[in-house]
Amino acid sequence: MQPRPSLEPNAGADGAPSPSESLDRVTTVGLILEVAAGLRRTINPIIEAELGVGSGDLEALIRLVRSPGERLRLSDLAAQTALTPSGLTRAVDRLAELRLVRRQGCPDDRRGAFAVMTPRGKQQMERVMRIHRHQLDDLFGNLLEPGEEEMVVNVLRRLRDRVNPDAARLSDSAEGGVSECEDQRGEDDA
Amino acid sequence: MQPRPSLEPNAGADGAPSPSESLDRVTTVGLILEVAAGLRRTINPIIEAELGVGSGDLEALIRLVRSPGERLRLSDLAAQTALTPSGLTRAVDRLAELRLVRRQGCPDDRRGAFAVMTPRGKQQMERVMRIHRHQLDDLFGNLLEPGEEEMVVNVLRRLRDRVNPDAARLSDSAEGGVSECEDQRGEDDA
DNA sequence: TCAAGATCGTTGCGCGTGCAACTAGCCTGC
DNA sequence: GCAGGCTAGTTGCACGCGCAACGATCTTGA
Repeated sequence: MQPRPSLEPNAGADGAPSPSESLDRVTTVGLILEVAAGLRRTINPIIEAELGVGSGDLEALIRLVRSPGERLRLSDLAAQTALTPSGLTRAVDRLAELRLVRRQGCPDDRRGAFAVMTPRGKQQMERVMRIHRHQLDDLFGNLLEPGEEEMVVNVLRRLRDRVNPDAARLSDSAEGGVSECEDQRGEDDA
Repeated sequence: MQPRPSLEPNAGADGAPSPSESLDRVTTVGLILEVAAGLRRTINPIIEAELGVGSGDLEALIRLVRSPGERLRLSDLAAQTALTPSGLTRAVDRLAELRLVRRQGCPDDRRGAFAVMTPRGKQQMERVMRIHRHQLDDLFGNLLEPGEEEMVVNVLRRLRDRVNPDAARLSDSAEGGVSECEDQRGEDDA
């Protein structure tokens, strides 16, 4: 039996007895997971009621709406969200069902496909994003001092690049060739 | 059609044209969710292989191991993790199945129950936490400058208190009465 | 030209989760 | 003491998700 199990934060048994390190990474990670779950649960009901989709699908829509031409390759979309390819396929299925996005085949690479916002999708998103922003303003309120959010985002971005290198790769070359692609189905139901 | 849909970050159409606010909360939230998902996917396989549980269950175990007496009321445990009561019930079921924790009835409140680390659980956790820490050190590396982690944790904690007020309530009174409770089953299989 | 390997997206499967409904036990006021 | 309301935890149900396997397509090298 060890005199003190190295389970406590400041065990100091794993190498680096940093001076100002009064908190450990385990706690940090736990906090991130906890905040993410809380955010998800907070956001979900409102978006669900307004748009009929969950927060994961909303994330995909946001990335889509912010992309040039309001469209993105499915793999790129997967890399830029918290979704794996398989999860994304289902998400696009749901969004297409709701006529918010549409699949677009790409003749350049007949394996690949784009997800494109429909007019209806753009219109809905404009409405929902206002609500979403308002909700986040309420939630964050004046919780962050000026500059804090920048710093946190800065750190989070670096962290994201670590746990999801694909996203970094993408943001570098996201504005590549916007090649011409044909619609797989011409229905817009505007 | 509006001249410019208010979907872009700096639309400035929703009230507050803050000076230094070059990034918006929508992005921040998206980043948090993305990082959380990435962390989860990064951590999961290792812990799964080592302990046979997912990262959610690991979070519960961590909270448990750090609690006085290595035990916690189920509701408190739920509030302190990214789990709802129903999710926690299943989690404890799994952990009890693996003989890592044990349910303990509380005579003070016969509705309630504690989750208690078993000796085997403590032993396993000591081993796994070393691996976990090592993994996080690899992952974070020297990604954060001194003081940044403190700052981020500080912000995250405030955010957590917003999206999950129960956690805040708990950490204030977590060290309440450690009343005597009886084991529901005496098996330890040490 | 053609075969071998890599990449993109989809699907079968199992699992973990949240929500809502439920039971059991506590607590207040009459 | 008892009725009503509240809280702790559990369960049915449905769903979203990741993983692994798969078919289709592109790419590379012989």
